This record gives sequence, C-alpha cells and structure tokens, in this order.
Amino acid sequence: MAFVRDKIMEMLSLAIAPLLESANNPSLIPPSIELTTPKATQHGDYATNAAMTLTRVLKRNPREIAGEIIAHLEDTHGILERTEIAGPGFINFFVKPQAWLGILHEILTDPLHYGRQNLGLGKRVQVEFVSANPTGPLHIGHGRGAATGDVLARILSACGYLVDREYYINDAGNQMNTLGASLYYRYQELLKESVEFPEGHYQGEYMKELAREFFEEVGERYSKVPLEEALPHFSRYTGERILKGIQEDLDAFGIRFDNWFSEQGLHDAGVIEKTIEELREKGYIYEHEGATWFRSTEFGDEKDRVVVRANGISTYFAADLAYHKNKFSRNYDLLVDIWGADHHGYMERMLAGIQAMGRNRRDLQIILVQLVNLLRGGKPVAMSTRAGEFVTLKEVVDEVGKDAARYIFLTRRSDSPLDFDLDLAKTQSNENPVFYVQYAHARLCRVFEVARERGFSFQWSPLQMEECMQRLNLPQEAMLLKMLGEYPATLASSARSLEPHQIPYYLHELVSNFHSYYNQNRILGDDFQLSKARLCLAAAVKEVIANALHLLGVDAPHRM
RNA sequence: GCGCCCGUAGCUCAGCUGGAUAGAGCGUCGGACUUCGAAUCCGCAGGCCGCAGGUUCGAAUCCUGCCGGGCGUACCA
Repeated sequence: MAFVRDKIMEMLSLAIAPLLESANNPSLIPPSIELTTPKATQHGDYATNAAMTLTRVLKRNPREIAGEIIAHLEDTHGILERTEIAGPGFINFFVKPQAWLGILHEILTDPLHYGRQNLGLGKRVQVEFVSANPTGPLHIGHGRGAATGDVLARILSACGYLVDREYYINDAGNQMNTLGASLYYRYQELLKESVEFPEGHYQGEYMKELAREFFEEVGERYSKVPLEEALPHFSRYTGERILKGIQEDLDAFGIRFDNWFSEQGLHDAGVIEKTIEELREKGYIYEHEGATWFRSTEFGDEKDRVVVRANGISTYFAADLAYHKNKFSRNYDLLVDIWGADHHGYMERMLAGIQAMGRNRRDLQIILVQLVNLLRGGKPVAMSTRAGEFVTLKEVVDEVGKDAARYIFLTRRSDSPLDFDLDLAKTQSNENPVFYVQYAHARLCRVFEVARERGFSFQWSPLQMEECMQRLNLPQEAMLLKMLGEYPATLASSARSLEPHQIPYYLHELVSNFHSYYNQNRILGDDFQLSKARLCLAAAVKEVIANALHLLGVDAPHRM
C-alpha cells in the first residue's frame, strides 16, 4: 500500500462498504469503482464517479450518496488535504503535497522492479507472433508484429504472468516445394544462358542471392539432376537458409523466441487427423460433397469450414486447429495470437475451433496488427510483394536503428494503420518521438555527472533523504511525483487491454512534464538541501524512463 | 451482396467497459541559450468528434440507419 492511488482506493472501498450493506440486498455486486486523474487541476488529484454509479443500485440522488461516502471516509493514512463533491456527483480528492514523496522511496530503493506487480497471479501465457512463412525475408509489416508481440510479452511478464514467446513455422505443404523449385530455377540460370522462370514461383532478388551462395557451395553438382529428383534437397536447403535469415533479422531487432514450432511436425506426428477425430466425436465434424467440414457456425462463424478437401489433403485451418489444441495441451491459461489484420476473416473460425475443444472463447486473444505504410520524406515507397520487391525489416533496422524502429511501431494502437517515414525515423530532431524520450534520459544522466563534478555525492538512502525531500513543494514537482506514481497503473492497464501503445504515450507525457520542469527550474543550485531533494526527484524520473524504455526494448542512452 | 475495422484540429493520431471545459505530436506564426545538454521550453491560432436519429441525469464513447475509406469474403497458405 505504498502508492497514493492505492491508499485512496482502499479508503474509498471501506467508505462504500457500509452503504452497500445498508441497501439490504446481499445479492448486490458492488459496481467497480473508478479512480481517475482529472484533466483539470481544480478537480483535484483524483476523482471517483462511485456515487454516480451507485445511484442505480441505491436509487438515490448521487450528490446525496457522495455526501455519505465522504462522511464514512476515514483518512487513515493522513494523505488528504480535502475532499469535495462536484458537478453531478463526483468526489474529488486533493492530496497533501507531502503524500507524494513516498513514491520516491518506492522507486529508488529498487528502480528496475518498480511497476512490477502480480496482476497475472502466475498464470501461464503464450504469445505467438511473427510466424511469417519461411519463403522470404521478413518485411517491415512483420517488424511491427514482432515489436508488438515482444513488448506485449514483456508487459505481461512485468505484470506477473509467466510468458513464453513462440514462432509458428509454416514449413508444410506445397509452398516449400515451390520454394525449392524457385531455387532450382535460379541455380540453373547461373549455369545456363537462359532458363524459363515459371509463373507462381518466388522470384525475389533474395532467391537469386541464395542461388549464388548455393552455387558456391555445391558447384555444378546438380546441373544435370532433374527437378523431381533434386527437389527435396533444394526445398530443405532453401527453407533452412531463409529461416536462419529470419532468425538473424529478429535477433538484430532484439527479439528472441522461447520456441520455434514446426507445422510439419504436426503432420509427421499425425496430430491433425487426431484433432479432427476428437472433434468428430463431439459432433462438430461432418462429410459433405466429398470434403470434411468443421461445424464452426455452431459458435457464431458465418459458415462451416473445410478441414479435409475432397482430394484428401487437409487444409491450413486443420493444421491450425491441431496447433492450438497442442498449445492448450501445454497448459497455457491464455493464448495471445498476433496476426496481420488481413487475416481478420479467419478469427471467428479459430475462436470457434477452440470453443469446440471445450475452451472458453476468452482463452484466445487475437491481436490484429494493421499494415505499415512506408514513406520516405513524406512520399510512399513503392512496394509490391507479388514481384518480390519489398523493403525488408533488416533494411529498415540497418537504416534507422533498432530503437527508432521499435518505438515508432509502438506509437499507435496495433489495429490502426501506421505511417512509417524512414527519413523522419532517422532525423535526430523534435519530429522524432524516440529521441525526445531518449534525450530526456541522456540529459538527466548529464545532470548527475555535473553533480559529481560539483561535489554532490548523490546516494539514495531513505533516512538521509527524507528531510530534504520536504523541500519539493513546487506544483510541478507534485505533478511529476504523481505521474511517477501512475506508472504501475499504466502498466496494468496496458497488460489488461493488451495494448502496448499506452507505454509510449505515458512516457511522452512524463518526459514532457520533466522537460518543462527542467527548463524552468535548476536542479543544482546554491541551496544544498534543495539540490539534494531535486536530485532525488531527477533520479526517480530517470529510473522510470529507463524502466519504461527497457519494457519497449529501447535503449536508454547516457549520451547521445 | 455479406462480415470485420476505421471516419476526432491543416496532417498523423490518443481518448471509446458512458462522466466535468475533447487532448498530444507535427506543421504555421511569435518568443526563451552569461546558468545542470536549446535534440529543450513558453505562447498564439486551429474542432457541428463523418451525418441523422435513439437510450441516459450525462454520449466522441452504447444502439439503429445512412455516407465515405480499408480489409476480408477459397475444398489457398
């Protein structure tokens, strides 16, 4: 109960309890209490709409209820300056400036741990993301999915979930043969004058490069070998090489997976048939016009879906059903799938699938990531996936750096399309959001360097600092302390709604408050006690910035 | 046709489990460096929250219809 917010929540719950009892209706579920931070300062530091939501239950006028809540409210922690009833029935809380100081203690005793909490109660979560087909290098759109999945995993982990990251490799089916054949033709091109490159194959530049490397390894050994005979080797070789490239690109982007799951493995183990049989026993499978269907309409899908085609070959969806069944069998409480938004039409059947397996619909959360419009200097960069011409994740990371790329990917809700301007991501100016935040951190580091040069030996220790912290009584200082205190709530909200973008928004606001404070006030001055106090505050701001950046997988530089 | 997502400041977007006067960045214009990093800060301007109804004490937020945009709509993966 260290934070002001928690203390008020606690006091408020206690004050409301007697009102609910007096309502003489034990079946009543207490409405969820909301404690918001009002935009306007005259509305206090915190406000609750509790009285208004209680009108429905208690059938009385909200201002009257608010009065009773306040009457029952005991300021056991001695943190409230005053409370008031305002507007239609808000209760506004005005916090004593001194009450905020406890946050410094909280942050500085264990900076990296600050904000961590046990929201997840140790529940096991799997986040599956990227899962791009191993038929070519990752492009920029995959990068956004990668950043989203990775940061979501970090956030959930910080909030007390046990998280695994997984990549599903679509290494089964005909596309791997097509891939192998593509290499075969490019290889033949290197040996002969001209080769007809057939339609529908992977014709990107990366395949030509791969062919050259392959040629250097094997020479002309396969020049006379017919396609059918060479194909298995070519397919395996291409698949492995491309997957390796994907792994390297992700590594450079700061992303590691706990598990790489092969679709082919499901086929080999016969789990797909088994899954279909299990669903058949439950009555969700039927035959129609030579094909085998899954009754997904049972769970709200608009039509039933084919799992085994009339030609006897199972569909991709069938493998996905088996895959998700496998995930649940590994004892995850919650599955998070990160998909490209163009797959949204697939959602309902997948949700139907897990419900048919006896799972709750909520046990699978599907996050849709919208596409990235790549710009350069404000103008769209032409991309055509069909012709195999696209800007790869590697190119972007090489050009703008991991930090800028990750940060920009996360500055929007994932289901909103994103404009990514390569020039802007590189400019080291105020147009670039990541530098704004990193600059604040570097600036703070510099303050501590200067402090040392001037003989301040800043070392956090609660007893020593408590006295001078009382000097922090500027409104701006209270504001900063309060924002620092809101970090855990922001993290929790981000985890609950599975929305990583809340972190960059919080960071920007915190940093903006800091820059403003910094420009108006001097941290190091003639007043030794005051300087010491402000160094405490500065240290806390620096730590929370670093903490949040770390959560985003972005560096917090000491110099820029 | 049907389904999903989206229409908020000139531009790009937050805010959406209903709450007080709708916010930020960029851009425009005007200010602040003898002082810890001006990659910063301060200020001005900018809005029928796509349109029309409905529910409510209260709607950008929920419901319905319409208009406009994106995506999906395979016995492809």
